[in-house]
Amino acid sequence: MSNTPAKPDPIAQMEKIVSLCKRRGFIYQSSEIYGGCGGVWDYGPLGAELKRNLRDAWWRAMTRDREDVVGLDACILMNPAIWKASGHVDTFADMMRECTLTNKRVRADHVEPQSGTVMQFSGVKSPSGWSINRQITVLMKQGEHIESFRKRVRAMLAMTGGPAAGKPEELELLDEQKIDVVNGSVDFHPESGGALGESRPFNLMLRTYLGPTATEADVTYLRPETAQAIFAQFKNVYESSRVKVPFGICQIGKAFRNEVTPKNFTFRSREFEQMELEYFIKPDEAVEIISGEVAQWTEGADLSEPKANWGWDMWHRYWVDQRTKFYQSIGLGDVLEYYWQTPADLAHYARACVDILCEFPFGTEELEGIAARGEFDLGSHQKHSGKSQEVFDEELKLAAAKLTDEQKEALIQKRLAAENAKTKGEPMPEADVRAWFDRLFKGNYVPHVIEPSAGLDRMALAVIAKAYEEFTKTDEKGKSETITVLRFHPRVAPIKCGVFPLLKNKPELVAKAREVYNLLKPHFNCFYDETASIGRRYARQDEVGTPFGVTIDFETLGEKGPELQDTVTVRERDTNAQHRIKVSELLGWLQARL
RNA sequence: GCGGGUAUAGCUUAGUGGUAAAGCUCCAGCCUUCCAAGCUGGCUAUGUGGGUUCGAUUCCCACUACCCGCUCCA
Repeated sequence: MSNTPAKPDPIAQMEKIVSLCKRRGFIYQSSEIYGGCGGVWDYGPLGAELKRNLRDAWWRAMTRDREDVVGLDACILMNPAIWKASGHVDTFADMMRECTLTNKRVRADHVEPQSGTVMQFSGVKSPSGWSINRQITVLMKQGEHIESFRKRVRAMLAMTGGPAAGKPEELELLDEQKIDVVNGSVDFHPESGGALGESRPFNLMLRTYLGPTATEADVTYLRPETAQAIFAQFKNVYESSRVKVPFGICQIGKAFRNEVTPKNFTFRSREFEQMELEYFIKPDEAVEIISGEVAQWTEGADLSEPKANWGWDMWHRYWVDQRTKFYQSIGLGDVLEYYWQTPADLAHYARACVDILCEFPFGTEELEGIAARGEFDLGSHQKHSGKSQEVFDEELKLAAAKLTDEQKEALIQKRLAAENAKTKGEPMPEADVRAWFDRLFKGNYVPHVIEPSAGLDRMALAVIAKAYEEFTKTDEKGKSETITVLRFHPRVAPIKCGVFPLLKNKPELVAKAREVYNLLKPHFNCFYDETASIGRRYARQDEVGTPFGVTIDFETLGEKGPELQDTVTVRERDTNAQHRIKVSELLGWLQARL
C-alpha cells in the first residue's frame, strides 16, 4: 500500500468534498429539483447527524458542563425595534454605490468629493480574447500623469477580469476620450476613480411581514444574528435563573443574511446556524472597587479557572482559551489560527476581537469571532427600550461604601482620562461619567459582555474538510484505486459503529449480527450492513467517517472453540487494526473511545 | 451586483442537428471465512424557459444554480 498526499489543487479538492457530501448524504443543494436556490444548502441524513453532534458538543461545553452559563431558545422573528437598537437596520441597509470599474462599494452618503478629468473608454480588449464592451468612465485625478493613469486603469481592469484578462500591460484601452473636468464630484470612487453606479439600498437583512395583511407597518426581519435575542431577554433570564454576574447566556439558532456573494459551498450561506454565548461581566471599575485591583494579562497567565479580579481583558482571553480547547476536542486543534483585530479593524464599541480561523481548501477563514463588546449592546437596548438593563451587585455596593471620596474621585479621573484618549467614537461627557459612577457606587451597572460567536455550518464544513483524506491503494496484482476516508474525531462522527455479519448467506451470522446491532443501537448511531464483501462494507463506512466496525464471524459462533465464542472483531478506521472483543464487553469498549 | 467559466444517470466523464455511451455507485439474485473479489440481471440523465429547424442534448437567446475573481467576516 502506498500513500500519496491529497492533491494540493484547492478547487479540485473542494469539488471532491462537495461531490462526496452529496453522494453520501451529508449536504445537498437546496431545492435542487427546481433549479436550486441561491446560497442555501440542506443537510442529508449524515450531515444532520454530524451537525447535531457538533451542536450538542457545543451546548454541552458551553452550558451543561458549566455552572455559570444558561441557555436560551428565542425566536427568529422579533420586534424590528431590536434591529434599530442593535444598529443592524443602519449598517445592514445602507444606500450603497458601486464602482463600475472595480465593483467596490461605498456608502452613498460617504463619498469623498474628487476633482480631475473625466476620461472615457468604449471598452477594453486583451490578446487572450477577453474583453469588456461597455463604456468605462474613470476619473483621472488632479496631477496624475496620463500614462500612469492608463497603467492604473489597466491594472484595475486586469484585477476585475481575473485570470481570463491576462497581463495588465497587454490590455488595450479602446477609444480614449476626455469628457469633462470636474471639481468636488461625488460620482467617482475615491480610490479607483471609477464612475459610481446608481445609489441603491443594500439590504443585508431578510425582510418579511409579520401578520397576514403584509403592509409596510408589518415589516420585520429574519434575524441576522442570534445574539440580539439574548440581549433583549437579558433581564428575564437574569431575574428567572438565579444567576449573578459574571454569567453567560448561550443560544443556538438560525440566522439570515442576504449575502452579496454566497460562496465556498456552505461557508458563506444566506441561511446559517449560529452558536453564540453572551458572557456578562462586571465593568473593570466594579472589579477594581471589589478586589482592589484588576488582573493584568501576561503571557502564559493561568486561564484555567476564573478569578474575582479579572477584568474584561482576562475574561476575553479566558474565552479564547476555552474555545480553543473546544476545537481541540472535536479534532480541529491543529488547523486553527488566530487573528487579533487591530484597533483599526475594530468596531467603535468593541474593545478587542479575536478571530479563530481554520484552514479550508479555499483558504484560511473565520470559524468564530470572540469579541469584547463592553456595555454597548445592553446599553443600547436600555436606551432604545427605555427599560433598565442594570443589575444590582450587593458586593459592589458594600465595597464602594468603604471607599473614601478621594478614592472615588481617583476612579472617576482615571475613567475621564481613558474617555479622552479614545481614538474611535465620542468620549462620554464628564457629567455622564459622573452619573455612571454614582450608579456604580450604589452597586448598579449595565454588565459588559464577552461574545464568542461561532458558525455551526462553518464548523461542520471545517470538520469535513479536515477529515477528508484520499490515498492510492495498490493491491498485489498492481491494480490501484483511490480510497477516500473521512477521519472524523469519533465524538463528531455521524455513525459511530458499523455492524456486519461476515457473510450474508449464513443465517446464524446474520442473526447474531442483528443481535449485536440491537445491543449497540440504543446507545449511539450504528449502521447495519450485510451486502457485498466485508472489505467493501469497511470501505463504505470509511468514506462516511465511521470510526469503528464490528464483524460477526464463525468464531463468534464458537467454531474455533469456546474461548472465542461470543467475541467479535472490532476494526478501527484509521489504523485498520483489529481487536477481538467479547460481546459482553463491546458496548463499554466502544463507549470508552467515543 | 460586475467580469470569467460550467451545467449529460447518485458520482466521474464520453458523444451527436435524427433512438444518448461508459466506468464507478446503488438495487436484486447467486457466490464469498476480514479490507472496494466474481458472475447474472436491474434502476436512473441532457438545469429551466423560449427561439431557429421537418426534427435540438447539440445552434441562438433568456433565466436559474454552481465554481473562480472583486467583495466579505458566523
